[in-house]
Amino acid sequence: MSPKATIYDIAKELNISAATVSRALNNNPKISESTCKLVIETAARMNYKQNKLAQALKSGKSHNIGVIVPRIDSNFFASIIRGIEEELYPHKYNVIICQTHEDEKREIENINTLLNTQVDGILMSVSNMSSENDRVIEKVLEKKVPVIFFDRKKNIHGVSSVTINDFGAAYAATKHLIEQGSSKIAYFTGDRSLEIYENRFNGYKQALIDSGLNLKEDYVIQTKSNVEAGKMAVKKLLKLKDKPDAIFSASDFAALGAIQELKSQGIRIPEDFCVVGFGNEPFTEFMELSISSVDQNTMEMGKVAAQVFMEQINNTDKNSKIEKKVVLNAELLIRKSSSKESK
Amino acid sequence: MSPKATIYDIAKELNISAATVSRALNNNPKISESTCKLVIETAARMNYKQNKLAQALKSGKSHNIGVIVPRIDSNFFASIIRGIEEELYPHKYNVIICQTHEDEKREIENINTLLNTQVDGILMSVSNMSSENDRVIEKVLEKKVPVIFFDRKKNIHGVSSVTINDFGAAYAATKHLIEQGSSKIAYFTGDRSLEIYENRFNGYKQALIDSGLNLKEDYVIQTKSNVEAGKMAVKKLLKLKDKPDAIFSASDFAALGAIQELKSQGIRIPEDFCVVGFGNEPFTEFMELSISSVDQNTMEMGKVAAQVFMEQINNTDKNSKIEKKVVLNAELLIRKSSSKESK
DNA sequence: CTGTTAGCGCCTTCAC
DNA sequence: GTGAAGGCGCTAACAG
Repeated sequence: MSPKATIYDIAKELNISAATVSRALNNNPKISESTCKLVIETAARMNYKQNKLAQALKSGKSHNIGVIVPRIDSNFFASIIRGIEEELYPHKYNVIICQTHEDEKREIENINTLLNTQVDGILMSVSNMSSENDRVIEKVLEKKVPVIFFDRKKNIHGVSSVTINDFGAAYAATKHLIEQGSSKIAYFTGDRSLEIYENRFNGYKQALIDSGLNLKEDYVIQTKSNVEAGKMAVKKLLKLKDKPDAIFSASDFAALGAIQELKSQGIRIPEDFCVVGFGNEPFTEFMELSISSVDQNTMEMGKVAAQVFMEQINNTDKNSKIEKKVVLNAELLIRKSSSKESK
Repeated sequence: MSPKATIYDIAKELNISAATVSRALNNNPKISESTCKLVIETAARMNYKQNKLAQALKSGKSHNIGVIVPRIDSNFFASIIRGIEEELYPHKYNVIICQTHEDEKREIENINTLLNTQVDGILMSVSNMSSENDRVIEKVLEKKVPVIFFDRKKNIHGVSSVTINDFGAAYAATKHLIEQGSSKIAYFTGDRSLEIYENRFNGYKQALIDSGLNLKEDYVIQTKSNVEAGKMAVKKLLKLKDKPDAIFSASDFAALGAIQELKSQGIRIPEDFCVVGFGNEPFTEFMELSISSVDQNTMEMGKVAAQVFMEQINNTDKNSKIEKKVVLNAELLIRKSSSKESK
């Protein structure tokens, strides 16, 4: 039993041609049932495995797709990837994972590597807004390899995207805080050159306006998405003359940091101060003081991104370019950190 | 500019042969500097990308590896995968992700798919102990495709593994509880047909024995790794005549459930009851009552698994089979849920 | 129904 | 230094 049997080995074994073996293995109806059965048995006996590399080379379809994310070890991206993998599994697509670590060079490298690997499509959450990266993506499209953005997207002609309704979710979160009686609501944002953060900011702003509240520049703080950053930001806020009475944070981690710092300064939550995060990280639910947050519908985002990809490659009409913009709903989950009534 | 340029396109453009183009692109020293430069420039201009499929078919190395895990959206597996990806990135290996969802059939399918895809190696955390799956893995080895287990392993001849010192960690955790004054320590286990859980159980048992304590069958409860299961298990324990005064849980999630249930029954932690989990899930650190846990050194586990894989494929000596068993250290992190002094 | 042939894109002897 | 030819494993067109 040679390490790797090919259809030729099977053909020789049975004194038939390789083409017949190939056909039998692919259930070609023109093959007699007897030879078909014989081939399949022999293949199993010889531990034959079809070489998809050869098949891919021949057909031009590798049945691999590439997924590019900033990092995989975050609940957010991991569950999107789970969604993608599960959706694509029945279609026999493999998922190749790449991490950028938010590095623009790495993002370009990843795209090129995936192209070399002949992936049939690229699903990505962009790390970088540079226009050089735009050009690289445009080159991908020239090669007729579909690109689909999820969550962090750019506006590039011909690229579909799947996102959540960041504006609406931020609007709802802010409104909720206002309804809880808060009127001085601070906002923690991520890098606003990314659409998601810009949209969340706009939702926040609009909710204030619609409630007759003013946007205070001092209340808007850019933070990294980690606990320490949340603490720092609260320290800044509490130094203001006119201190806020609530925070809407675009990051759950920063929200957690904020809560820890507020508590350590003796401020009671939610009685004196309400906090809402974003992302529905597992810990927000697990805390004794559970944290209100926005669920980003991650599994669904992954699944839909995969579905859009499938539509794209099944679109045989080469003239009509599909460019789909799916916006999923994101649900505000109200928990203890912002529920005055229940307490 | 055609969708996908090949070396033939470049050759035609420059009126040279494809072989020369190939050599130039691969920095073959025999090529004159001028043509080399010319080729590289033209390739860039034509947006040429080397087709790794063809290269792989020719060379027999795909530069892809497969990673099989029960699920990817758990902090544990996601960060192992991160480690693997980062370690392999400089070596130009791509990572293909497969999920089994603990399903034995799925595990076999995944292995076969990866084999079809011609991966150069398979890194996996086993989902199933059935001997049918053993045979499938043995067939992989026959094809000279290295297999490496991480965390959940089996003993199969020729398969290397990377695990943590589950016995030692469980021993340390149990000892720690005893030192805190607990003498009636319950244990939540996972499926003991998996080595990791068996080893943790043995560590627990040995620590009891070494401290002159008896193992009580009633105190050992098999739980799923989720919050609800932890609550259920505590309910069972509190119905016993001789109630325990501490829990060592092989799952952080079950530990969390246990804590929630204990608190709701008015039992004070850590004063009346200590709890230690396993896994160092992010939330264990974030809780107001932070949960003691064992850090499983996940990133490192991934990196080392990748390193072992690299060693394996670089081992040209076909006679000597490498079979490496790496056991990493796992650190007990003592937090509030089991620190009587500090409270 | 089955065999023959050619080619997917690349690399690698073997020539010159 | 460079070109020509063959083959990695598979499939599809064309014969028969």
